[in-house]
Amino acid sequence: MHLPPTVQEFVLHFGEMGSRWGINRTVGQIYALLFVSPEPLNADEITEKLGISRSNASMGLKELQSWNLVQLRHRPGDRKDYFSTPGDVWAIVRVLAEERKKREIDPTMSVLRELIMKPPATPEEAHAQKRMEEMHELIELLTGWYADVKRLETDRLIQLLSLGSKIQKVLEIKDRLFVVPGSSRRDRRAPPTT
Amino acid sequence: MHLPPTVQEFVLHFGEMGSRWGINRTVGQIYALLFVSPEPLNADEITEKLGISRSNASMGLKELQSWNLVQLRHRPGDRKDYFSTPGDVWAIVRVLAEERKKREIDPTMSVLRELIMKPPATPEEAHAQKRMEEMHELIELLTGWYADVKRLETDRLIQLLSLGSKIQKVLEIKDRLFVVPGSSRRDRRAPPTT
DNA sequence: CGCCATTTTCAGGAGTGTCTGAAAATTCGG
DNA sequence: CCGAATTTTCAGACACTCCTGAAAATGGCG
Repeated sequence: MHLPPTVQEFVLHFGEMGSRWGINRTVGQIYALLFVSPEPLNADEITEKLGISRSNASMGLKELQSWNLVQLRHRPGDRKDYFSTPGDVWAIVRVLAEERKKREIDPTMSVLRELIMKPPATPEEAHAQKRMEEMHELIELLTGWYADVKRLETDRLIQLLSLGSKIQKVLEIKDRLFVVPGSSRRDRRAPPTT
Repeated sequence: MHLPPTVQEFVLHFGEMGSRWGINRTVGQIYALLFVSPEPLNADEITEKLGISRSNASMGLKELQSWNLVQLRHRPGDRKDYFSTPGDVWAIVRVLAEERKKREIDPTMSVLRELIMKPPATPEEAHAQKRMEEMHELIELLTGWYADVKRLETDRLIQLLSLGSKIQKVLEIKDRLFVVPGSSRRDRRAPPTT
């Protein structure tokens, strides 16, 4: 592995981290390398820099493409494929979130929906289904929020995130403005549309 | 595996999903089983219901305990350990988020901080460090937001999530109410198009 | 203290996933 | 369409993780 020390450590760390997710080490390393690279790299360069086999690089890149985490580039007069990560880090976050949702959340939701429908055969099963329903509802709330938020422009998104705990204050203000006098219970659903 | 069909499918699905994370199949199954169980279960019951070895169950439970995902219970006059998941699904989300952060984010942040400090030896390395800094900053924004939000009571949290993108509107209202003309960076952004 | 119930540890076999080199497939310029 | 450059596929070697049964440790209770 022939890399500047900083880059090397970064790459190795991502290799490690990768394997804590479902991603394998090589894929993590390739991604990290591309992320810090000033120029797009081709498969041979990756092979050489990471000290892995050509075929391993090829498979890793295929995997990254299936995750939409790398972009394929071409240089004029060069037949090689060059790869790079999106320059905008926020774009990366969006891609990652979307892909993980697609692979981890969506299938689970579909299983849950299906199982909740079935008529329970025993009280025990009925209880199990109730718990699944709770889980379903919770995930739906989270993904609903995500679906809304992901549509925000990056600027607004950053603004929202920076707000952090001040969100409390904002919500309180909103309550004071919109709460129907006399109703002690807070309305959890949408606020009155302006 | 002797389980009602609904429960069985749920358990199997979580086993699958588990292995897409870093978690192994058995751990996922045990967790799923406890989640839908009306009563806490002991290791022998788990062994029997999932058709796995006693020792495997023990290891899985140890793993889940290290994730703070199961609670240890005791029955009067029974020396066995009984296990259950937190009854409140939101508590589970909180635990999961916290643990994943501790295991996946925090170490990365510490590596990033360290690497960013080092003086670059080449322009290439300097560029790499700049990218690491971008990543660091982004993660800091996200974790900062998380740190704030996790302190909200569940009710408030749900309220916030339900709000979804309507948060936009609330922010606009806040702007209108509190902006000191000329002093805010934010009001450069497009005013509400409503 | 000794016994029994229970949990934990651990070595090794089984099973999966990863990585490689060689060979096949693809692509494109000439 | 030929041939060189490049990418992809794939069988098998290797490594790693998971799972089990057996044995050891733990922890109360008489």
